[in-house]
Amino acid sequence: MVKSPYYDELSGLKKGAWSPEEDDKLKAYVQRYGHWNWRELPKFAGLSRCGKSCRLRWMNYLQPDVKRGNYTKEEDEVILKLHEELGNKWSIIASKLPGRTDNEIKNHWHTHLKKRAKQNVRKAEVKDRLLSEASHSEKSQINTDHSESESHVPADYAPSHHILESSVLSQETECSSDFTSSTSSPHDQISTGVNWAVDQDSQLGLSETFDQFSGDFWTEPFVADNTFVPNYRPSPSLFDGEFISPYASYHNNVSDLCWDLGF
DNA sequence: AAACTGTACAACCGCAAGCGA
DNA sequence: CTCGCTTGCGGTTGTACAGTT
Repeated sequence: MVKSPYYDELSGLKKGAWSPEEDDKLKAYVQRYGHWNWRELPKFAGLSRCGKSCRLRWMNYLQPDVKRGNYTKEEDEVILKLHEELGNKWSIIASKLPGRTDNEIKNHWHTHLKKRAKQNVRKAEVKDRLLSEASHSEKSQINTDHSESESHVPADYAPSHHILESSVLSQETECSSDFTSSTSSPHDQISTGVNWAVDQDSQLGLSETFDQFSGDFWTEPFVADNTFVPNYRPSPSLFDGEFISPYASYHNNVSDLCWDLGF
C-alpha cells in the first residue's frame, strides 16, 4: 500500500515505507529525548532518513495517542461539518478530533467523505429547488381550496412550512454552529417527496449520536506531547547505547542531569 | 484464473509561515 | 529589512489490496 523502501542516490537517504526497526528507533528516541530538532534528529537516532520524513512518521503514525482507522459517525459528521465551514484546513479540523492527524483526516476525506459531501451539496440544491417551487405553488393556492391534486409532489407531501421547519436538509444547512440541535424524524424526511435513502443512515446516526454528544468533545484538551524539549540541542559527542543522547529531556532537575553527565 | 478497476492510505514534495540573527 | 533555517500544511503520488468483469 505504500512506496517500497529505497535509497535515494542523490541524498543517500532512505525513502519509502518504514520498517518496524526504523519505527522502533524513532519511537524510542523521541519518547526518550523528544523532538528537539527534526532535521538533526535522524543523525542522533541512527536513522538514514530526512528529518521531514521522521517528523511525518512520528506525527502520523508513531505518536502514542494516534487513533487508527474506524472513524465513528460523530467523527465523520464533525469532519463534514468543519470542512463545509473551513474548507481544506485539515490541521484545524484535526485539532477538533483528538487522536486524529491532519494527514489521516485528509485521506479519510478523499476516500470516504468527499462523495457524501457532494451528495449533501446535491441535496441542498434539490432543497432550494423544492423550497422555491413550494413557495411558488403556495402563493398560487392562497385563494383556492386546499386540494393538492394539481401538485407534482406525492400525496403525502407536507405543506411547505412543514418542510422549512423539519426537513433534514434544513437541519444540514441551518444548524451550522450547533449540531446538537433538534432532529428530524424519518417521516419528515420522507414527507418531502425526495428519495433520501442514500444518506438516511448517516442522518439517523447524526441525530442519535449528537444527542449523546456533549460539549466535552470540543473542550476536552489534547493530550499534550510532553516529550518535547524546547530549546534543547544535544551534544553529538554524547552517546547512549544505540542513540546519541541529548540527555536533559528526562531530567527533572539539575542534579539528575549532572549525574548523567558524570559531573 | 487472469485481467482490469477501484479503494485506501502511507509517504513524498513544494510552498509558506514563523522566528531569530 | 532581509536572509537563512525549521516547521507545518496541503496537494499529490505510488502501490498493496479488494472487488469486479
